[in-house]
Amino acid sequence: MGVIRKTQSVSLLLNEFEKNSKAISAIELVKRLADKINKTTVYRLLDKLEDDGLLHYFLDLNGVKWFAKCKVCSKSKHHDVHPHFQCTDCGIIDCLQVKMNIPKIPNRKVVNSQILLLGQCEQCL
Amino acid sequence: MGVIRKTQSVSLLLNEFEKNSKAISAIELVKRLADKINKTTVYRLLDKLEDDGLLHYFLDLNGVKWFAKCKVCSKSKHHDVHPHFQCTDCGIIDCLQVKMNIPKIPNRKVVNSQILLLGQCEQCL
DNA sequence: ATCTTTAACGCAACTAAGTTGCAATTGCAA
DNA sequence: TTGCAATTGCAACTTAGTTGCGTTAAAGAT
Repeated sequence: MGVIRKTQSVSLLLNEFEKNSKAISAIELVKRLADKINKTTVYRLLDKLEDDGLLHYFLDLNGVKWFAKCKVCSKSKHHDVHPHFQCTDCGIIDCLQVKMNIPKIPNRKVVNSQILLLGQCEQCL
Repeated sequence: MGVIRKTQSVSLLLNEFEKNSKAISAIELVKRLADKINKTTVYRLLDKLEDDGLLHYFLDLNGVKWFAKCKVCSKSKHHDVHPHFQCTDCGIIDCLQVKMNIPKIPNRKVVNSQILLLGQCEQCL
């Protein structure tokens, strides 16, 4: 796929991720940008940016799709495998910069992992 | 909530999980039981059985809800925290009986975790 | 600077997983 | 066996995300 043109929509969208390093749900992005970008475009751009290795995504326990900036990913592969932490009180999600040890599983080849830790964040403790 | 009555629907549903120890998606269950149980009832029972600690659930990368039997859970708490493995080729999901080390995160209280490992299963390798 | 190409966009209609309200049915205990 | 709350089925709804298609606008070519 690949983002080719630097359109206004792309910079508006990426701008949302510059504000801080939290993850943002697709739903939230659609809402925030509703008067500037059509929701179809938001979803299409998120897919594209994920494909290009600029964003990564994951799901929370409610099946809601969240996106966050990638740190060390490339167009061909998402290298930046890290756990996410969601506060069960306020709902925010952070990317955690900790190494997790992925166990070897006999007779299976593990190539990727999605790890969501749930609990209470600093503010809500 | 709590399952009180041993109805036909409950045993039909639980029976699906007795066949083997794989996880089953809600969608698949609704399909399989379509001519015997209404989909509303399937969803309601799944919620209830999860609540009672008989089943646990998690989401795959597509946001689809999967259920599997609990081994050591009680009505008050899901104790059986284990990773799940989904084959990216054939789509099946297993519960893995391996201990995963959940790191302590400074300033946060981690109380639960969802771990999905992705790769290729024995059959698809 | 204007033209041309085609990627990107907006809009409306659609899809599908899951939910809700409500009336009808059915376990189960008295 | 009777009463009643739990359970179920049905239809209509909700909502995240997608699709088709005609229009707009980046960006290289002229």
